[in-house]
Amino acid sequence: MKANTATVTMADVARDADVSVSSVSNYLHGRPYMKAGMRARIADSIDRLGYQVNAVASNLRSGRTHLLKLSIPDLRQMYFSELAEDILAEARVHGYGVIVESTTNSRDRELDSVASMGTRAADGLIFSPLLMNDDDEHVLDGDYPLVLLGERLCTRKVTHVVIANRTAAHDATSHLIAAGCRSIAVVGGVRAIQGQASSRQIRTEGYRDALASAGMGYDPELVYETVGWGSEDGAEAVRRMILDGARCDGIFALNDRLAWGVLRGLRVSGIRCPGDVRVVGFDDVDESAYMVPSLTTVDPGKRDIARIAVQSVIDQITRGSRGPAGMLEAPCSLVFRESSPAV
Amino acid sequence: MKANTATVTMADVARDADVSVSSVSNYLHGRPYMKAGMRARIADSIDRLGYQVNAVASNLRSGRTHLLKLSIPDLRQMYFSELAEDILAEARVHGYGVIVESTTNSRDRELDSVASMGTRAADGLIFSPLLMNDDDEHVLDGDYPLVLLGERLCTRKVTHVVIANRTAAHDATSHLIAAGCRSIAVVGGVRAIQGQASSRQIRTEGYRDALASAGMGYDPELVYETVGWGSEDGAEAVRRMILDGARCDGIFALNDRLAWGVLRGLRVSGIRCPGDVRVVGFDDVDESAYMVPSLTTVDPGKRDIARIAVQSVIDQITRGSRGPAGMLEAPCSLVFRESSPAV
DNA sequence: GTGAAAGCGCTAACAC
DNA sequence: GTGTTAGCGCTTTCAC
Repeated sequence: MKANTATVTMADVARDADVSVSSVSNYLHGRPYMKAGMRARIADSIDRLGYQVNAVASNLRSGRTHLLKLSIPDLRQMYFSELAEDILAEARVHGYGVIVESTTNSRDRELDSVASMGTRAADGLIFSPLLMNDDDEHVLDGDYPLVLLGERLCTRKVTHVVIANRTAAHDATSHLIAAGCRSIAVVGGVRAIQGQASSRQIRTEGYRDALASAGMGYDPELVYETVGWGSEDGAEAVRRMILDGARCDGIFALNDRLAWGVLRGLRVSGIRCPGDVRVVGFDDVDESAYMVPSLTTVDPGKRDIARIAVQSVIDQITRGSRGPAGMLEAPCSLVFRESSPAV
Repeated sequence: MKANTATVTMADVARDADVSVSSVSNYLHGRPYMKAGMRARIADSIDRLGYQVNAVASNLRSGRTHLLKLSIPDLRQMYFSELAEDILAEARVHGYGVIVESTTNSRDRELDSVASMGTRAADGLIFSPLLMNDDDEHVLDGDYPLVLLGERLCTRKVTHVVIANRTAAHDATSHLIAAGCRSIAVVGGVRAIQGQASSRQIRTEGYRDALASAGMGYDPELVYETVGWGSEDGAEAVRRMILDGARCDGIFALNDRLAWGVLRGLRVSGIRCPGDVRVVGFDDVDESAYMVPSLTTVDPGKRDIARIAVQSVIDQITRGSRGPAGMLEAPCSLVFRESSPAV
């Protein structure tokens, strides 16, 4: 049951069980044809010697490490830590471990993270770029399995997993409209269409789409750009709103943390939610369910993203090539809570 | 600059540069004695061929993977994701990557996580146990580098990194007392002393110490046990408090999420904070700075924990043995904010 | 200063 | 069914 001194190798087990190393290997890989007696002897030796396969040696020979690399901007942001958790779980189901790398808002780290895939320490990469430009796209060249998260890089050469940002933003806005909101602000939106696609931008587009399809005019004044994505930015936006004397009866915050700040800002100013103003967020982070009022928000289906992304890298690994690049879209859905109940 | 077709090995580089593989290896390891001409030829070949060392082969030969394993209960809890982020950063400084494993509240996963260290896929383990018993302690036997986080397992045989839970809880409580609180509740505390040490328990002890040193009586009625550690548990505790007709003027919540819930519960009931009741949390999670009121809380020094833990595993790795087990304590400090300003 | 060569522990043909 | 054997790509003595 134990005896783990230093390094017990397969050869030791073979010797102990009086069989060949390949039989031990066969045993470990659960290969069929093998007499029960031998199987038992091997099992016994392994147990007695406390043998465990040396993953590194196995990796070298087989060319697989059974490790994935996950490269994300920042674990401190709940969206990413929740996503990471789901990816770890999904990878685990497939027998993969995950090397997590946080690029903490540094383009260089993002580049590093990608470049180091050449060392073959991981079998594949799931990468959520935040700062890389389309100009940096060439660093993604290579043949290792790769899945990109989000719309930041729009290479058509690599498999992407995106969420239905536009549709989701459209739906969130339409919900506010259906609930009777006549003047809807977007917190965290962008006024000018920029070159680089970003979720901020796509969500803003979805918002405009919804206004348009409802025959409502688009008022740039109602787009509150924010520096960051934190709750302080959301609260700040509300302060500006009030200073501007802007009156709105619905607020769509482009992520939950912004929405938390919005909720706070409203409360501080004595504006009731959902009474005076309805609020909808985006991300469905765990804590949003416990705000007061609890937050109506877009559930971006992190579980689905995780499932799709992991499935895709693993497919590429098994297939031995990146294969046809695809744009895989994870479905979103609105989660209705107190800040804007379903109509 | 590129040309990365399939697998360029060191032998290819050696051939191309017309030198031996050992020279290439020497070059890569920046070893001194080497004529400039050769150095240049090698550099050129590497560049031209787009060579990158195969980490796996190098691992096998050298016996080091330059990977650490971090095993924590749950990335969704901000305390852990923030800690993980700090550990990733610290490991990175030392040239280590990190395999993150979330044991998601499963004793079996904790055991798995530890057991799999035998495969040598990682050079060392930083492990934050939550559910393992002292009875399971033997699974930690082995010679691989190991650091335990928290006081869950009290083995004296392994290096632990703990935070000054007792002192910090004492200080937090003393602060409330100094601020004039006469009746201080603990949310998330434990009434009965249990066998297993836990941070809940140690923090409760620190609270009692503080009461005692201030000559204040301990009232078990003021200890609000909670099922979980979430904000809903904190809010629930406040509801109970009100139903019980308990009156207190200070609340020490044993973690920030509980404190968020407390803040919410108070507000919902129209109790002002810090006016009627002061509140202090524990963990100094990022978002706590943005609550309304912003939360006074104990900063457990996650950075320090990360630094100490990583430093310790790496020492063990270099030393080649676990060496003398120690109890390393990271310092805590109170962060004063609106929910209970400094006196 | 540089090169030859012996493995690290395992996998997977291939032979029997 | 089971055993033999040739590497996987690199590191590292040890000669020269």
